[in-house]
Amino acid sequence: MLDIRRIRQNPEEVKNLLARRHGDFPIDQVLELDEERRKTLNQVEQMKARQNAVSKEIPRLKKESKDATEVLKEMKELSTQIGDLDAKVKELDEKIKGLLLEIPNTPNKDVVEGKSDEDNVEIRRHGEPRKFDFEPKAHWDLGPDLDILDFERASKITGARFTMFKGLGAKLERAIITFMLDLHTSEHGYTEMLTPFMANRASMTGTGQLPKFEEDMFHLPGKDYFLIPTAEVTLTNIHRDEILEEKDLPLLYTGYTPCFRQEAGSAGRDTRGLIRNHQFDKVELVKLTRPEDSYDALESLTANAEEVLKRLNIPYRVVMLSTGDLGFSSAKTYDIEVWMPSYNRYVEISSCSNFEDFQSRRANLRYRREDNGKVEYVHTLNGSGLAVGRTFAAILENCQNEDGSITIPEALRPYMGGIERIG
RNA sequence: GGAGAGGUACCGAAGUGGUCAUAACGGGGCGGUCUUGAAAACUGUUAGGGUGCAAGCCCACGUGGGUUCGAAUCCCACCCUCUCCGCCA
Repeated sequence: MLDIRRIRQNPEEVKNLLARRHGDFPIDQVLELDEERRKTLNQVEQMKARQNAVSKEIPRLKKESKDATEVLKEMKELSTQIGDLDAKVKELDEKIKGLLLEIPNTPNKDVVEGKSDEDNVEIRRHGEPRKFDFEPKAHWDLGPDLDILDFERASKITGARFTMFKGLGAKLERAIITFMLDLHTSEHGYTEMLTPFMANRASMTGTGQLPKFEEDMFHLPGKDYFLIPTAEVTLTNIHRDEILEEKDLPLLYTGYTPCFRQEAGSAGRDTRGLIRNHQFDKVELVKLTRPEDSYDALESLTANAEEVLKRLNIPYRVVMLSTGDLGFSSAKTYDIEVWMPSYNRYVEISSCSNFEDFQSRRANLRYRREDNGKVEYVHTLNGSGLAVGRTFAAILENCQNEDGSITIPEALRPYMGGIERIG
């Protein structure tokens, strides 16, 4: 959520930055409503001041046995007027909040302007795509052939876009999760959290999934809970409605969760394999920082996620998203894309973003500065570290042998009971 | 799921229609006096939101409604915590 005061004070700056996203956003409407709100608020507050003052006099009048009929009559009218204006202010508040919640974050000035993902800018590459001297297979063939992935029975149990891991496949998925968590906790300084896999409406609004993207999520009938689409939701909302101490920042959290997504707009895309499922595993990285630290924190967070692929020895590249591809809540995002032989291109495996104060404002997540005692919003960041299913797929495809077996990356072998290959 | 109790500052807790929210009373944290040092004692402090240039004003007693001139206090709904019972991994 953008700061209403910032919009009020620098409307043109905000409009210009949002224009880089190529959308139409109701800034002028917000300004109009805000003007009216403040005008009405001023009126009603003056009336309340009088109401409070007179109310203090009433017990004295009664005590002195004076006639309070006239005063009470006047107060009755005043009370009605206050009620009406209060309702008006509330209505304006809700309208303004409703509009603000649907306006995306302003992109950071460094973010390149573009229309779509085609305008994303490659920042760096690591490793070289492997040259196969045989015809490599896709993971959706390798997995069932090795009897470690079962898509058909998963769809019988539940439906399309679900996967069942079997035997060494299940073990490999688990190994990847543990490997990532160990790396981030013991070498990168994150604290591991095992959070709920469902979150309420306030949490979903706090990180920006709601109100705009409700159809992307699974909602539980009866309870107003959502299956989390990412641990970003739970990890970022840990300190919602709290005031943290500056000395406790930055806070670094990591956690494994399954993630649940409707993929409503993705019909027909990536229908095979592990790339786009309704349920997938992910290890998430979240940082809460002081505003002045957040862009350095974005660089290190991205490096933390990259380190996973470096250790697995899988080629990847890092791109900066253009304004056309930038997520709703983000000010700046790096995607990490892993080389996927079946796609013959790099495929997103992590998205690392700085949300600045966009989420913390929604989530009311603040900290107190040590020097002046002022309370201000923290900056929030997150990134996948990494998407586990896609990592699984990348390992199968990049580490496959001509006979269809998979050589387990060395970094994972301790987690696989020393097994070096599958198949 | 059933029955009961409760949600007030950093923590405990008083307040049950106006004289109690700049929130009693304890405790904790931080600072000071005293002390060789510490303890004890005494003493100060402990900083949410909106609006406004400011003084100020308004809001904030779990959340949202209602009654009233006036609500922490009365009524309704919801959320959460605790105790007991039932069920259960």
